[in-house]
Amino acid sequence: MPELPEVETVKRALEKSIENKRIIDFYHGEKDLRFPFPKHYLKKLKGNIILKPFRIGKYCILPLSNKKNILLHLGMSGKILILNKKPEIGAHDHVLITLEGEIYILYNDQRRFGFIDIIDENIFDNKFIKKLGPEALSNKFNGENFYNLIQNKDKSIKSILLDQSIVAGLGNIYVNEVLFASNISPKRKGKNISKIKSFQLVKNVKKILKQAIKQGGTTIKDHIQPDGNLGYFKQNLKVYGRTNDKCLDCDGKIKEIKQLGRSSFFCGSCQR
DNA sequence: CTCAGATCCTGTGCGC
DNA sequence: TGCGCACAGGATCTGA
Repeated sequence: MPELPEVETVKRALEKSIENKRIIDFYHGEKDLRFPFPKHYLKKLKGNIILKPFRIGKYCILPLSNKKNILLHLGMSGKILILNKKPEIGAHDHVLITLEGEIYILYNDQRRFGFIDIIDENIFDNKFIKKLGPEALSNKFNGENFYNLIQNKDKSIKSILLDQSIVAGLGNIYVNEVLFASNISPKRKGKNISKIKSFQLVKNVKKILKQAIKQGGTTIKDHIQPDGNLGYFKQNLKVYGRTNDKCLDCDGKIKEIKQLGRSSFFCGSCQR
């Protein structure tokens, strides 16, 4: 499900309702998520206060008063719900954190590609965080650096943009949208993208991600904001999921192809 | 090293 | 209506 705008939406919701709240209970279900949860931490979590949540790429981090961090990744189908009443645990509800003041954070993940972990070390030394490239919305991700980086890449720009070690935060929806906005074919190889195009591309990444954050992300199917609302960027999608529909910029049709086993949507005449 | 493909898991929706 | 296959906002591992 979730790319940067969806995780940012989750982070903002958590910030608003759980910052500085004490953990009363931490439940983890029997089934493992992407990794087994370190169960020995369960007792140590109680009594801690959750400090200010933050986001790195598609990861959300909840720092605790005991210097540990809760690291959260939503995978494909993970959802966070913030509730004011203790929920019944359903089939795909894997984690429930009870906070003081009748606040419940529920983690639901049908496919279990996501995970929740407890990080002892400095978060930036963590193996997942360490391998991430620059934040898509930070100044470290800029036209100059990006252009230099992709000059020797013999693979498609689609797969480059999906690679979190090159730029952190993009996923399949926004890569498709960004490439359309930049008039670049998803098949074009990195080394065949001009400097001017590289700069445009970076600019569009930031623009589209920011717009999507404003709208609470994109709900295709699974994504839901922690307050239960949908994400409304879907109405702005110009190519994703629009196979055979008319291109919004010309008379062409939107094509769908597979790259790395994932769907790419593009206009063959606008995007080269 | 670099790249494409298979893989993890579950539910849904489509074509036959 | 029923069955099987393809597909889904991700990331990692394998092997060429």
